[in-house]
Amino acid sequence: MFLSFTEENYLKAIYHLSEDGKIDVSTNAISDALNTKPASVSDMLKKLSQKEVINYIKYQGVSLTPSGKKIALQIIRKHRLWEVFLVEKLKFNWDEVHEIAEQLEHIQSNLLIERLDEFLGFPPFDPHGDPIPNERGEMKAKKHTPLSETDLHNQGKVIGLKETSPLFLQYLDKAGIYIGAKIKVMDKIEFDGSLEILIDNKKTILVSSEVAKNILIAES
Amino acid sequence: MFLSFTEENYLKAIYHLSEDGKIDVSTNAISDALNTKPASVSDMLKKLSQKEVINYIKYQGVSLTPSGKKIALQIIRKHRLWEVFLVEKLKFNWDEVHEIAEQLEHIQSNLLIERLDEFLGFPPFDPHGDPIPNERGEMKAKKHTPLSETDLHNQGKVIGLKETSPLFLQYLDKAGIYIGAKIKVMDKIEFDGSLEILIDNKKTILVSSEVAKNILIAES
DNA sequence: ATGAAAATTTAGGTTTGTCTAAAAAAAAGT
DNA sequence: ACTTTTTTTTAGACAAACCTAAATTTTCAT
Ligand SMILES: [Mn+2]
Ligand SMILES: [Mn+2]
Ligand SMILES: [Mn+2]
Ligand SMILES: [Mn+2]
Repeated sequence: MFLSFTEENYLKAIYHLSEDGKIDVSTNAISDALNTKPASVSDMLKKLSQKEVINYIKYQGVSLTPSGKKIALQIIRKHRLWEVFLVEKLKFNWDEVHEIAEQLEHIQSNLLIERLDEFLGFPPFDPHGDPIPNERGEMKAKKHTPLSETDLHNQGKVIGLKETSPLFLQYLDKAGIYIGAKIKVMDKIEFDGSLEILIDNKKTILVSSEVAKNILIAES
Repeated sequence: MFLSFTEENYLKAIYHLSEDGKIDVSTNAISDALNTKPASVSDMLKKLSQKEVINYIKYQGVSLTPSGKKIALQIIRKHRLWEVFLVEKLKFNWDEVHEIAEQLEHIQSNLLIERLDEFLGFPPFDPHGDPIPNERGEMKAKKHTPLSETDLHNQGKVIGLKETSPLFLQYLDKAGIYIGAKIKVMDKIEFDGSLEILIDNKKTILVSSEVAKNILIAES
């Protein structure tokens, strides 16, 4: 099935919006995510419904059909593989790759993606710790807890992020936090929820609760 | 200046059509090259003229302005660098890369192209022997003669091709002809212009005049 | 339960890039 | 020189993806 760039972006947005448990995604949520007006979203939902990639009942929100989900996961696979390429091979910083991957994810060629995957050594995760789906749309799900909810004095490892905006990534660089870093919560400040953390048994810093919510930890 | 994919493709087509000496390119030639109707081309020429990337006088053909030429060369640079990437890094065959490069050439990011160029070791030529322009649009021009016009018994090297369609490239693979191959013309058949050639001092084959016209040789 | 607020859809338009059919200009043939 | 043919442009339409403004439906608060 051929879908335009725009249609692909709608499917991807719907997928991401339903990631955190929501079954039905709202028109407004989609228009926010894509920077379009709700009226435009309504138009497009009608079209995507026709193509049977979404389940859509007027006024009642939208969800992906199995075939829509498969397409969304293919696009996410391409996005994340290109991000790995940019960081691992072209020496981009992790905060510089998303915009370019937004373009590269729409390149059409199954062989290209297979070969790229192989060239990169079949990476299971992208530079931000997000899992890369395989050709069938399956991916490793890791058990994770937000840093804000881990117990005092427990040692954990950074395995992912909830936010991946350039500003947040640049902050993490500065703080010395990266995917794989060892983190131990030394103290919780009850007043504002900020945390004193020890990074790699070397450096102690203070992070706000907002920051801590967006860092995902695998406890060990 | 921002140009759409479509506008970029028009500029590239105009550039390629004026490569073999022609000063002015015709509406019909462009419509042929892009598989659109002449009426559509007329529309677009008006728009590109407005943007001052082409010189256009009604009924009198079209040429690129300096700024249009610079843009065209940037796109060709990207196209050819991606072709090198696909062949050198992802192990594509030279007849498989053009279509994918047609998509990749429109990815917008100066940094990406700089880094890709560096990653590939600043290649001066693409897999088909075509020169890769640098950031300023300059490229190596090699003296070349069509194989059909080289002298008997002169040793030469394949440095490029006039045709790069998959079918022609596959034929060359089968014949054992590649960029860099040594070729000596052993005999010319006057009747139909076909040639008996010795490849790499190993194998002698017969090639038609049509084939010989499309192989470019550097005499040595 | 009912009126106000919020969310969503419809109606009617715009822009981009395409098309067909018709008109106009240029080139070619005699 | 004057037809005829070819090339090119214009006129009018259409699909995709967006918009604003207005209508409709749902949700929320009293
Ligand atoms: Mn990304
Ligand atoms: Mn990512
Ligand atoms: Mn090519
Ligand atoms: Mn090429």
